[in-house]
Amino acid sequence: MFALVDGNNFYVSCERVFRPSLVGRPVVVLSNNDGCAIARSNEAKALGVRMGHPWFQCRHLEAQGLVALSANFALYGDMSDRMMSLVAHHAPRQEIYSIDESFLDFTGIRGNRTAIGHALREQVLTWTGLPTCVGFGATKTLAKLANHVAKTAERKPGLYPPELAQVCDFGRLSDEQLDAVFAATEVGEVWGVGRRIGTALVESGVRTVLDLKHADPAALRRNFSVVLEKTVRELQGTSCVDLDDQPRQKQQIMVSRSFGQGVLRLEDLNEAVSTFAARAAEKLRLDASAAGAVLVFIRTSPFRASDAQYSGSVTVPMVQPTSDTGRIVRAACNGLRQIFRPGFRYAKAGVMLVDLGSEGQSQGELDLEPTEIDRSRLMAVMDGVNQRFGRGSLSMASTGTIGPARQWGMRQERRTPDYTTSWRDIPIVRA
DNA sequence: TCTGGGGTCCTAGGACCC
DNA sequence: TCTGGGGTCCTAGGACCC
Repeated sequence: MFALVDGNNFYVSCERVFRPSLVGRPVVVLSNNDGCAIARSNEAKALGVRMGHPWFQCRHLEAQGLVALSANFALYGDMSDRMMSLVAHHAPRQEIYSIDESFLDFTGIRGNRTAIGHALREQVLTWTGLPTCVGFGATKTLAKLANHVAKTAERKPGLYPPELAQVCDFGRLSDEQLDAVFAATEVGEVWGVGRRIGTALVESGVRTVLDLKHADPAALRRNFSVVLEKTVRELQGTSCVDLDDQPRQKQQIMVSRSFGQGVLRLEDLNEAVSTFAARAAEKLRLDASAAGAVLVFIRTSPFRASDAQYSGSVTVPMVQPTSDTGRIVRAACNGLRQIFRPGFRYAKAGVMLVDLGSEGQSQGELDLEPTEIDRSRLMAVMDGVNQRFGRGSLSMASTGTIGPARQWGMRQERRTPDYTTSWRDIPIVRA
């Protein structure tokens, strides 16, 4: 038996903890560059704001009270840590699946799960201020679906029995009750069924979750893939995806950004790519990993149809796997020079570290060149300084300086303070 | 004017091997 | 006219997730 605990409208809820006046109002959190809506309060959903809705297309709703905030990931990450550590206490094993969701292993846990779920919710709400919903199911796919039902029953009364709101335990429903819930749920709500496969399923007559549960797994494997076959078996109650509570070493590390305005010059791109490469190298060392190659890409904006379009990328192999910021930045900049074409208005660039392996497990190199000094201690010092005095305190010269001169900088006009992660921004309570 | 960022997994197809 | 059979490995692209 699995549980899935998921924050409601997570980013919006984090903002509301520190600005209670936003409770009950339509609120959205915008992506980087204040580009589009990536989180919406229930009230904002009711106004018709979609996930990924471009802000310039829905900002007229400000007249109806819609509040938009720039994404504050430092805040959300910290609130997530608080929530996760509380949730972890309710079961022997926890898998943190995303910033706002974790699976719990409820195998062998006795008692009324619905009551346990409500107690967990209450604790998280009281201790962190974050509302959550809890779903229980015999497989991870079922637990995800139960969580969806718990949320939807709370938000849109009428579709599901009201007692399933907030906490929904499929294990307590009879076969008939469960089938009724499945029949009322569109197939696209199932974990692993996205837009493409959802459309194909509906066209073949599989409209609801119940239809999918009764589909032939072998046929789905033939027509789609083994992934969908597993999904159906999980819907039928056979667990195919285990709980994974061991954080694995990442297989790739990416840092990319869209620019606040179009960028034309190689020098500006070079600054951006250097910055992204340096940040990626930091993440790499945090993972105790080393990169065998560095991929760089740049591209124009596909939304500016009148602009000439270009997209280029190149993978630069490293002589030896490394986590050294200097080498990685150099490789990225070399790659950039290979793919840069003048005369385009660039909208985005990124650096991806690939061929990752554990630090110190790399193959040795025949020592034909004079040995470079071991810079791992330098990196440790750099990370230490930046940890203590803030990101960017020590940086490579090629990343340029932070400030308005930075052509490629991000637009963030509605950012809230770092309430929980910066001394400067600690809220002050007045009686 | 203005459209996010960071991941994983699977599959098909090509290169290459004997 | 007509050109084998059986593998492995790698990559690019596409699907999905949040």
